[in-house]
Amino acid sequence: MKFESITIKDIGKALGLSTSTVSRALRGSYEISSETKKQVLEYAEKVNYRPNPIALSLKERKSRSIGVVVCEIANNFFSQAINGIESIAYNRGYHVIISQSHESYDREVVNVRHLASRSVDGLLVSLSCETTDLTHFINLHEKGLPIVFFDRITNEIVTHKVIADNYQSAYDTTIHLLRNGYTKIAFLASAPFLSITKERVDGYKKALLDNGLPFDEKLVKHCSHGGMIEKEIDNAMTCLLKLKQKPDAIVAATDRITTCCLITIKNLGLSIPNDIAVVGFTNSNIPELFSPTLTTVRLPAFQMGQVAIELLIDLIESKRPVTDFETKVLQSEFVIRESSKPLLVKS
Amino acid sequence: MKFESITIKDIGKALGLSTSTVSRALRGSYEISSETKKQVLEYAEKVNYRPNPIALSLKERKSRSIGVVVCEIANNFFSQAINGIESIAYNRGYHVIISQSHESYDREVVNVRHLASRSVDGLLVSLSCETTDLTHFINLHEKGLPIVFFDRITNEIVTHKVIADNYQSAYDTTIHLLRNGYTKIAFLASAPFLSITKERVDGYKKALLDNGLPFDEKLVKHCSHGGMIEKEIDNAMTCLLKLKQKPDAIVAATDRITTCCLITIKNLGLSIPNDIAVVGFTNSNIPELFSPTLTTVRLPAFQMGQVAIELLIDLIESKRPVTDFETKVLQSEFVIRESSKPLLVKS
DNA sequence: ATGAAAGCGCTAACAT
DNA sequence: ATGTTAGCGCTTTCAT
Repeated sequence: MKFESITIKDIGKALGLSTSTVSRALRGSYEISSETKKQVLEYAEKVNYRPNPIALSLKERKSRSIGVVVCEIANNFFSQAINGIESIAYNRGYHVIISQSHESYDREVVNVRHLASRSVDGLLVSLSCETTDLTHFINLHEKGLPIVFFDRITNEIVTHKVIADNYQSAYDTTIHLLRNGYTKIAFLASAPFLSITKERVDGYKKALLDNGLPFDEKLVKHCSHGGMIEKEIDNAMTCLLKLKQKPDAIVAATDRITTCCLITIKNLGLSIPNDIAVVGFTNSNIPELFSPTLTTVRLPAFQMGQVAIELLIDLIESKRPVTDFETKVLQSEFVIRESSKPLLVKS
Repeated sequence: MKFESITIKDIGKALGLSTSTVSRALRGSYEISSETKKQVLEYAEKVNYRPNPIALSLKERKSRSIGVVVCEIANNFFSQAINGIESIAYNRGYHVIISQSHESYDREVVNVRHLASRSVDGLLVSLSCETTDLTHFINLHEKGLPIVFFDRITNEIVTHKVIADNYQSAYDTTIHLLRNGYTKIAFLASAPFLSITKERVDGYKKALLDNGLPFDEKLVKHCSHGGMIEKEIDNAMTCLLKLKQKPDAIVAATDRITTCCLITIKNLGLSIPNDIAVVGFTNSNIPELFSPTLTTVRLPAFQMGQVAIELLIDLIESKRPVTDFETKVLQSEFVIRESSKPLLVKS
């Protein structure tokens, strides 16, 4: 009733050879006569022999699989990044195991532990927004497990990293709004711990300063659950709109935050961009379908995934210990649409 | 340099016990003295012992992991379904391995093979739109691997299945359009092989017939790549709009098809619903943000995932062979918005 | 060129 | 109550 697959033992028995000979023949060892090799290979082909990867993992302590640690896949950015990861991993003979933290630190720890115990050969990580303690990664990393961070990275672990040009794109976004006449620009940011949050807020600040505008703390709101809880975005928005210095534009810093922000604005009956302009960091495929069409910063998600997995597999397959690490910064795509149209001078 | 984890052997050595005693103590066997048990448990805790799941898999031929086979995760329906799957699997102690076919039959076969060789304890499957030959599933199923199909199912394998009320919701959708005055309703369907396609087209047909309207084949277009290729949707749309009997409403049968359809309409400068009404099968979170807001059929994705994984785990853990299978049909949510507003009688 | 045997971590049938 | 041994499928010394 169980999955009795063909094993090298079966092949050995059938051919009157020992398991070790079969094993060696299968991997083309030079010490096996070409005759025997041919015989074994042909028979293996005939009975459709597949080596048992579990046995291999146990033996070799590796699995030709890599673990991906993200907050959630129901998010355009991450699902696109995963597609990039898979596109390369597949060709290089690796399998991808995806785990979701749902922005929970505890869940991230459990997932990482499980992946490690499953003998993944390496980890591709984008941190949860609750993660400040990196011990679960540090332990594995110190034991030699290759890790590459992407998007939400950390300084506490020295390894390859792949990010988008967060600082620059937030800077550009803000400049764009300023040029179009907006002066009270709010920033709806994700969790304060995240690298992406810091980088984006810094770019926003710098743009203001470069234009002689003060940085007003009240105009920056953080969503400490990374937008997983709609209420918090809603609250942040309400809070912003209640200010006496009401913002005339808003930059939404992630996918989730962008959509929630738009919904809140819609529910309040406000008009974009007349009442408030919006620019969103989002990898949505349909910013043109919004009304008005949405000005967006689109991260190079697919490409980030590809670059990250390339770096990781290189790390895994490197013969000598790697000490020279790099942080790749990839360019986002800034597309101007109607939601940030030049402010009409009210006469 | 490698991940020397603690093993039962280490514990045995440290405590002067044999591995079997340690093993038994760890799993609380009644034949071990409570003293020894306590000693072992405490030491294991102290050194943070974790059993090696790979060794367990090899030994027991199961892995407490289940494989999910879907076409893609960058799709609201599937990412929501996967969240439903995970929510249950996690609590019942199973891990979920996701694989994407990207609607390719070959890729599906490779993925299934890999999952099987990884000793997944069961499979949760939604077929690729190219799949007509089910041999890769039948082989495993006959060997006793539990499989549950969801959404895109097949009749060729007798097992549990979970689907949405596709027939009914397509029927309701069509009736709704008819009531609102639309009479030339086109149906933009997914690949012809898929169960969801047949069910939905049948519901659509029946609604027409029940209202004394003829079924016009020209008004049904199939996207044989399931919408993976935008061009094919675009072509189908163009084709429909060129008919002398131009449709006044369109039902888009999947997530991808819905968004592409809307984009095409937008690009052609047509107005919804005046030029053409639209109802979309989509699990998008933001149908209110479209302009006009989109009337949708939303599948109970999360719940479908939950029900499917429950059935699968029950199958896996069942002591006796299961022969009594069921096909659960869950209700979709039909939300009427602006894109299908009553047709204005042109005077 | 081939085989025998050990070992990866764990469990379980079989001693004692 | 505890230990010994074999075995899951595979690779890899170490013989021969």
